[in-house]
Amino acid sequence: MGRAPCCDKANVKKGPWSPEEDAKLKAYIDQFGTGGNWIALPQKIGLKRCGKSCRLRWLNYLRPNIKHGGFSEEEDNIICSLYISIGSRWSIIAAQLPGRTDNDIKNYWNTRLKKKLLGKQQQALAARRIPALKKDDFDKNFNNIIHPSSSLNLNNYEASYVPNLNTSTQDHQVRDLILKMGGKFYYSDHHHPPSFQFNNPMENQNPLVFQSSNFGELNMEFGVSNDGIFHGSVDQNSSGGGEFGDPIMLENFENGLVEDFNNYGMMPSSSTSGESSYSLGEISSLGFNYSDFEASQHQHHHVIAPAFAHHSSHYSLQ
DNA sequence: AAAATGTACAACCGCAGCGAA
DNA sequence: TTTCGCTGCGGTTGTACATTT
Repeated sequence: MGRAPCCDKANVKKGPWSPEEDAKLKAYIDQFGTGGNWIALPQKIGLKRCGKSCRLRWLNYLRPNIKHGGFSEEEDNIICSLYISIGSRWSIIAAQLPGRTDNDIKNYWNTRLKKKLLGKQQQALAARRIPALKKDDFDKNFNNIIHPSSSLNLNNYEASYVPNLNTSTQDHQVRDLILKMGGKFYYSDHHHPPSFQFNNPMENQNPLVFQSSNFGELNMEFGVSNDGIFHGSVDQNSSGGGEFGDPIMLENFENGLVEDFNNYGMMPSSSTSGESSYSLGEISSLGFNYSDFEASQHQHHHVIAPAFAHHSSHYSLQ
């Protein structure tokens, strides 16, 4: 026996909403709220609609302070950075963009932003005389971030300098991805800082750093700079402290840490081998107030932190 | 001018997770 | 502890409109 339908499909209208339906739904919710029950709501107000349809219409269109279209360059960069780091978790990405809905961002990414980024990458590749990526390859590159178990064939995309990473498979895969995207690594340290600057979606001028860690081993950082190009770096000295599962504390990022901690971040927990999990929470001056939001992603270690270890050595993509 | 193809975006569907019973 | 129903999420589809052939 299958699952019972959420509403009487035969008696329910589908397709675009009319202005009258919108007005009915909005007037009711403005006055009485949703009552915590979307399924019962359409009957209460005499709408021949499924409760889920009402919910969607409200959240994506009728709800106050919704922005539609006209994504700014800054919003583009936030979406790109977050997509590269956490993949298609549209609701989490939307939470970083006030007034934007997950549906809007998802549509925007699929129809426009992905192509825009692809265009920039192709330009970067052409400038370096590296064979252009096919669209499928581009999609696979993103998928490899999300599914690090899949493999990359790098034979045609070797850059002039390839750092030898003595660390996890994940780091190798990220390195390989950067190469395939047309990236080129170079060495820098705090006397010779990278010439590019990451574009931090959270705080101007402070790079959003995705660290693939074990702390105490080699860290890898990557993001989208303010020219829209994907960058990566390798932190040889691993100046960050702490252990897996630790709250993100001031002292963990004392070098180059921004003052304002009112950001969101993710912290991997569990052991350095085998299964790991994420915590998502608010970074504050008291530490990292986290709550588990996802468990058991095998060997997929990212930390998003509003910090950049200026004192460490870097192999950075340019 | 009309058909074919592409684009943008609203809306739908199935599923997982969660809480209440 | 199990079951059930609701919610939220993300992949996908449907469709109106735009552009190209």
